[in-house]
Amino acid sequence: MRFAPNPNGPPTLGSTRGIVVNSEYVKKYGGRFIIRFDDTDPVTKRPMLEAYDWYLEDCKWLGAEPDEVVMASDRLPIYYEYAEKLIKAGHAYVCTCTQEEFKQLKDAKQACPHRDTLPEEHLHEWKRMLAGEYEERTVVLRIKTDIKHKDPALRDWGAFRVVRTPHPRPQVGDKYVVWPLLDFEGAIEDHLLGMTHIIRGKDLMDSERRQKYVYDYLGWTYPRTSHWGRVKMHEFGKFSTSGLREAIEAGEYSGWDDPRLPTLRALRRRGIRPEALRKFFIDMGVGETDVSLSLDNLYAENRKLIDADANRYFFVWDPVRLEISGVEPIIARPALHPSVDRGSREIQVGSSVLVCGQDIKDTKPGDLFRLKELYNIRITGEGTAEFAGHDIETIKQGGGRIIHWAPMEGIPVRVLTPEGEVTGIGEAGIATEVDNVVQFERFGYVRIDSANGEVIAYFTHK
RNA sequence: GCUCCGAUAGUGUAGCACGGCCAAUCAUGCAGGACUCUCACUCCUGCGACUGGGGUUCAAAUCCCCAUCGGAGCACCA
Repeated sequence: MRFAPNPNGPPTLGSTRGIVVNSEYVKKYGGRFIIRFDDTDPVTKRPMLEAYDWYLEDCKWLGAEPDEVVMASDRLPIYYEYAEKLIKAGHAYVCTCTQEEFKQLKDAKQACPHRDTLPEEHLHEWKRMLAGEYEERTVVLRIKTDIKHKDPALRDWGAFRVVRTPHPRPQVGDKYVVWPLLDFEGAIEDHLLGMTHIIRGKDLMDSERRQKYVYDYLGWTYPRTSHWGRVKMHEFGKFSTSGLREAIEAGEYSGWDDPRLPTLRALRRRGIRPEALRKFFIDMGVGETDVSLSLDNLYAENRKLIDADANRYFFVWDPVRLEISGVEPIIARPALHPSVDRGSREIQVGSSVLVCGQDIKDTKPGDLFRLKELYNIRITGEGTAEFAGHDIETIKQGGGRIIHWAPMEGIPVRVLTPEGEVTGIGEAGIATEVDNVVQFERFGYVRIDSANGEVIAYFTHK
C-alpha cells in the first residue's frame, strides 16, 4: 500500500484519510506501507521543501510510520528508461502539436500528424527533448492508446513535458528539463514498488484506465484498486493548498497551524488526538459516495479520549466583577477532575470574584446562585451580592444555578477558536498545564499552548 | 458535448460480489431520564432510512431496465 502526496503544503484532513486508511490495511493484513512523494511538478503545484518533513512527522504522529520513503524527483532516469522502451516499441510518440491543436484533433477522434511516424524518429526527438532542445509547451511525449476511444479522457495522454523551472529540492535543482506527468510516474512507480493494492480518490479512476495501457505494453499486472469519494467538512469551505498559502502570506491566517485551518498541524495544536483521527477515518470507510459531514463526529471520538485526562479549570469570559458582602477570605479546593481522583487545586478568594457577564446579565436582586465549589450568594444589585450560606442543598432545592467563577488574582487567558478569539480570566493553575488539554468548565476543552504572563489556549471542541 | 461513477435515518456507516437469517447494523445527532457542586463524562430510554417507477422471482436494500438527483474525468496539475 502507498500514500502518494505532492508535498506542496502540509498534510490536511484530506491527506489524513490516505495515510490512515492505507496504513490501517497494512496493520491489519500485513505488507508494506510506502510514502511516495509525487513531486514532479516544479511549477503549478510546486513542492514546499519543509513539507516533506511535515508529512513524515504527521505520519509518525498518526501511527503510520512508512516502511519506505520514495521521492519521484530522485528517480527521473528510471522513468526515462521506460519511456524509451515504449517509444522503441511504438507505444509512445513525441508530439509537437500545440495544446489547442491536439485537443481539437482528439475531440474529433483524429490522430495528430506525429502519431504514426517511425519509432526511430520519435526516439531521436525524445533525445532532443532530454538534451534541452525544446522549449516549454512546444512538445510532449504521448502514450498511444486508442485515438477513437469513446471516452475522450483516455485518448493518447501526455506522459512527459518540458519544465525549465528548477525543482525546489537542491539535490535535483535544474538537473532535468523533461518531467513526467502523474499518470506515467505513478504507473511506473506502483509497479516498481510492488504495489498490490491501491486505494485513492475517485478523481483518479480515469487515471487507472490510462495507466493500464502502459501496463499492457510492458506486460505488467495492474494492482487491485478501489476509489473513495470526496470528503467535505461542513466546517471548512472549499480550500486548496495554494489558496491557503496565499491567504497565509496575506496575513489572513497566522500560519499553517492556525486553528481555523483543516491542516493536521492545526488539529494537533488544538489537542485532537491521533487515535481520534484514525477512528474517524476508519469509520468513514472507503465508499465511492461523496461524503459531507461535520467535525462533530471527530470531536465526539476525541472527547472520549481526552475527557479522563483533562483537568478542570475555571475560565471566565466576558468577566464581570461581583462584590460579595458578608464573607471572610477563603480557599476553595475544587477537584482537578470530577470522577478521576487527581487531587484538587487551591484558589484564594477575597471579597469579590469574576463571573461571566452572561450569567448575571438578567438577574434581579434576590436571585440565588451557587459559586461552584465555593458558597451561595444572593444578588443585591448591579455587581454586588451577599453571602447566602455554604449549603449546596439550598441551591439544589431552591432552584438557583451553579455558575463558575475566577479569582480577582487570576491570569489573563486568550482562547483561539475556529470562530475567533475569546479572552477572559482564568485561575492561575492553568499556567501549569502547558501542552496539556484541559477542560474550561462550561466552556469546552482547550489545549494550553503557552503561558508567558498571558495564557494562550487553542480551542479543541465543546 | 463525450465518458465514467455513485444514491440506506439530520450526518456518516454495515448489509449488496453468493436474493430469504433485514420489521435493516453501529456511531454521531436530537429528545427525555438517571448520576453530578459544569451546559462535560458515564449510564438508560426514545426518534429516525433502503431516491422514484417498472421488471425478474415463491421471495428484492441486494439482480435487470428507465428516470431523477449528486460527483468525477476529457491538462504540457496532482
